[in-house]
Amino acid sequence: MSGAQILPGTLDLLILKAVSLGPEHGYGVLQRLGQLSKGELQIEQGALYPALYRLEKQGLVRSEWGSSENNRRAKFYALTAAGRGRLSEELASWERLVEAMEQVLRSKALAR
Amino acid sequence: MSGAQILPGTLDLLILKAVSLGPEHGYGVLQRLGQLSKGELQIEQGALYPALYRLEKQGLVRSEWGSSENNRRAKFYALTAAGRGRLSEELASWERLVEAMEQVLRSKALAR
DNA sequence: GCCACTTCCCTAATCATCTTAGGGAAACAA
DNA sequence: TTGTTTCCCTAAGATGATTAGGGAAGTGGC
Repeated sequence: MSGAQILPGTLDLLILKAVSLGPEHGYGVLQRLGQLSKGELQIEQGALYPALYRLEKQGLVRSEWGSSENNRRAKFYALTAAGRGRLSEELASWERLVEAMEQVLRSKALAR
Repeated sequence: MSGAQILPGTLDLLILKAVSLGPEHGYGVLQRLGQLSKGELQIEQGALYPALYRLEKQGLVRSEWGSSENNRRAKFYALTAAGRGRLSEELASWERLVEAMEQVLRSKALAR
């Protein structure tokens, strides 16, 4: 496989973001993330489904059984209002962390 | 405390980077990272010392007992040649991941 | 009809890594 | 001599991923 593993701690953010683009079933979330990241982000099913269950239990997504484009039984997930709130929190938190990391990683001299 | 927790998986990179700025002891690595990130990145000692041990066992850093600026017994760590190699690998890998994350997080519409 | 393949769902065991929560020693200040 | 800071370290627990299964239902080739 080409892609890298994701960073632990970013899975919920990625799923919420994927679902925010429109209702999607689990398997579709994987493909959607794969496409959007040009194959860089590969998520394992063993991580995905428990995460979806966890997000639903927290009321951040809601699910509904339906039928996929390929005529398969599929559980579609959609973002809730609470999910939108959490998504923007996680986005902000991600940006802060990346900014902090960049400050460290760019530094060339010591400030003591 | 103000700072956020770091992302799991980024600790080795942060430590290698900190040590690459000049030999430092464990406690000093914590302060150095705190300063460089303006307090955003807080690393726990319980995570730091095992990580330093692990890095040394892999030959990425080498250590030497000495005396700190505050006249305390301290073990100073310095980056090895292998450590420099690993650091640049981890840097590249980090950049790739951030780039992939940004592609996903910035997307506003579906490309199917 | 039958078989292989794909799409979709799910769970259990394991592993890696971090937090929490300790403990200890030596220097310095009050 | 007591408390605080600086430094080191380890063990237990939690978290969150990977690995490794299994199952069912549609589709296509033969």
